[in-house]
Amino acid sequence: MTTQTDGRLQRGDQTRRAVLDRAVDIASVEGLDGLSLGRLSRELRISKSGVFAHFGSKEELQLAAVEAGRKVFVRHVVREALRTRPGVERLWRLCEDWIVYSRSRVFSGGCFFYTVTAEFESRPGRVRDALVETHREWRDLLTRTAEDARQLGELTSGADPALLAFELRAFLDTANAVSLLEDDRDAPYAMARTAVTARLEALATPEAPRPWTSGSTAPTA
Amino acid sequence: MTTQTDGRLQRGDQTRRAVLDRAVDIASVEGLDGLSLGRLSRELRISKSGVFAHFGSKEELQLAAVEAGRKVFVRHVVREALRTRPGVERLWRLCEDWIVYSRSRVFSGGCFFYTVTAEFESRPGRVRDALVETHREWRDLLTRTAEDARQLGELTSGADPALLAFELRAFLDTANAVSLLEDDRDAPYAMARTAVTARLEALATPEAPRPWTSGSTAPTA
DNA sequence: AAACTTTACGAACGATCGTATTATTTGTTT
DNA sequence: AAACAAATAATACGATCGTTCGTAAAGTTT
Repeated sequence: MTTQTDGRLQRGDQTRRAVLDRAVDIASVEGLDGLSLGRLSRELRISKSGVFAHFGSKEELQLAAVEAGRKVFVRHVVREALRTRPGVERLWRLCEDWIVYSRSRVFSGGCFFYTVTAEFESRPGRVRDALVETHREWRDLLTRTAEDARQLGELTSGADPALLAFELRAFLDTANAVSLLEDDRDAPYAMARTAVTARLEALATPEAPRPWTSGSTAPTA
Repeated sequence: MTTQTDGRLQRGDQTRRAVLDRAVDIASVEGLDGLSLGRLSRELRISKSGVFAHFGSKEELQLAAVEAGRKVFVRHVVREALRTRPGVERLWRLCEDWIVYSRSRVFSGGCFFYTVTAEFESRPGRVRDALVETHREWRDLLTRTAEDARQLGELTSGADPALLAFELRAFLDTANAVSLLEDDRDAPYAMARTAVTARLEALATPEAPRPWTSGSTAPTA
């Protein structure tokens, strides 16, 4: 119609974005229940009701935070990997980018989804449903990429894509958890990297590309 | 000394135990912050101040819950394994018992420590410190057992005990998380079992005992 | 039985939670 | 300038939180 940019909506989007930015970071430390409208409004110097009005309920805020976290995750972990050739290379790239994403503390509490998924795993509700869906996407991406790799002849025909995806996820998630818990930003990620590449190397065919042998060490965050 | 059993202390211990029993189970679902004295007192039909008096503060209740959870964990996962011969057999037994412990839902939210460790990983304080210590014990137990196995000649000399412990923990924790999230009590644990035995098989020397071959499922060719 | 200890209760406190209502500011449309 | 729309603020509500205090009940010691 008429308005190219409605300054009101524009302002609204901006604060909404600011709220969610802060919300996901808090939630990565304190969880989505630890999030409180009061704290959020205090830190952002916005009225509590102002924050509230943007979402209508705390649950909606939590759902919006999950979606916001998802976007950050895609930007840091998935995006570049999808530009990489399918198969082992992409699989390795996903793991590598995940490690950088966790290690560089994109969220101050480490992987946002690790924290909030552990929080809502056993609690029915819409937030859990949203997290289940996000988790399913991530799992399927890893599994399909492993399937691609096998079909391309880069993984031995005996390799089980679902199992490999499970193992890789396990290494990544555990590196995140151990790093935070032991306050060590090196060893856990190094172990995860070693475990990941060993697993890929063990299943790779002779013809498969081996991106993990290219440099000495991968770029640090 | 006179009193063999002071009825007052005895009664106190009993309710304290009842409180902690309920507390760890709630915390395995809702976290240690989700725990509330009000809810606890309501469910146990004890006055809120009565519950409170046993611990003196919420933080002390949380610390007591961690200790209570530790005892349950030892009873279900560590105890029998320590009666098993050191080395690969014990290592496998630890994993096996961990899987049963998680899968049988000793805590209704799955592994108590998975939930509450994810909750406090990034939050300084005494609760976190206690969880770090518990985690360190578990990590060291796995690592030392792997070292034993290597020294006994049951694992190849190239095997890295710390790395193996990391990988095993990763499989177990992830099985717990995925099982709760996907509401599947079979597949994730089956995957973890496969991954664990494959890892042990890959590192085992020809002379090593292979307790995982005694049952129904055989290692993949 | 009196003195004392320990457990448990009941009521209340101040703080904070999420939420609802009503008003004000800011920007757009006519 | 008037009418309108959207974002933000001010205020208050009921519920729940962790905690404190004073007291009653149960059990032990003297």
